[in-house]
Amino acid sequence: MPEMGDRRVISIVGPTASGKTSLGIELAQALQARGQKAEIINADAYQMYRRMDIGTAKASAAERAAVPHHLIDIIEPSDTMSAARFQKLARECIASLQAKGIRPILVGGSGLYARAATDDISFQGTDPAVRSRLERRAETEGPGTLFEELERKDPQAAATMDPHNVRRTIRALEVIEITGHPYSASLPRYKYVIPTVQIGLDLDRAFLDEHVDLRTAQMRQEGLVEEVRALRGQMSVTASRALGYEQILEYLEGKLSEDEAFALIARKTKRLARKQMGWFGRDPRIHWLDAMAPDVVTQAMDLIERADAGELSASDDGDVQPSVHHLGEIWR
RNA sequence: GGCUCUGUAGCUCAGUUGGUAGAGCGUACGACUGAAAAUCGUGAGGUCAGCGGAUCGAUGCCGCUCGGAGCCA
Repeated sequence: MPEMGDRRVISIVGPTASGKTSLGIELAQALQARGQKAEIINADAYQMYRRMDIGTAKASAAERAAVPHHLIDIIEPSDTMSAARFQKLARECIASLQAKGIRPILVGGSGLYARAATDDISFQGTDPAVRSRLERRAETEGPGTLFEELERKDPQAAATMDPHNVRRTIRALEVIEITGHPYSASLPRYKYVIPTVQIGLDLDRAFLDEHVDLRTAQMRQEGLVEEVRALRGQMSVTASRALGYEQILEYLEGKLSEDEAFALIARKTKRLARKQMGWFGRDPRIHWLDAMAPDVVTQAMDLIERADAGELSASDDGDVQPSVHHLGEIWR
């Protein structure tokens, strides 16, 4: 039996609708059966909002009763979450579970959040006043001027971003103004600061699209429209941009028909899934499993054992360079 | 049956006073360290419904055929 220190944090990643939630629960139960305590930490940006249940596909009450879930329902829809804020919460949560001898299982499809929890990433500060001033300037002067300013102040950062990407330009100028230092957009590195084993769920796209269609229909049936109607007017910019919520809000404002809104949700969810595959596919440390395999849980348990035994350290630890990883090659 | 309109990228549509075509969306690929389910970039894709005619040259003009829409009988 490995010591607690050898037990890596488990992080389940992959596209939406690939079955991350249930794999997390099944793993917790499988570990439990071996006498190891394990609990879930949510790493999904939108499941942290209370009362946004249906559209974010949160674990059911029964599932949450079976295995304790953390960082779900922790903020109001009027509040905003951010990668930096999540990083702090997640690390506190990981530390407190580990102190109690409980193994954390991170589950979530927000790539930046998953990395913020376990990787060597530190976010620089923010200042709402500085940011809103920059946002106003972007509107009055146009994004071009801001980008030119960035080129003057930090040519290196400017070189790595697109002049049309107003949001990132603003963020870079914000950091420069607050810290007085250049916004050195450092090359992406993959380095754990908390020993972790990442398990990715991959799914054939045809199946994935099918799952998304089914799940979208299910959300409609479960009353997503009513859920959004009840939250209308109290959602922050961040919350109201959530996939599913934004479209239903448009329907409630009369900009779309209900059918159009749900069709749009399904389409955008499929696109999101592809984007997630791209984001995760680049991380060479992720161990991919076929989400449809009947024995995924066994395969995942096997990976966890090997990781704990140090067999995967060569590829997972150290300063791993990003690489293009073609998911299709896994299945051949 | 007659008249009018119409057939251009997977979808919705621009366009060319005749010199082989564009947009939005979708799709594929990619970037991305305080909104990340966000923000942004690049590419692929069209014998311009079919056939024939006049023209140096047609997606554009003329004729016929086929497929839509509407109006009148």
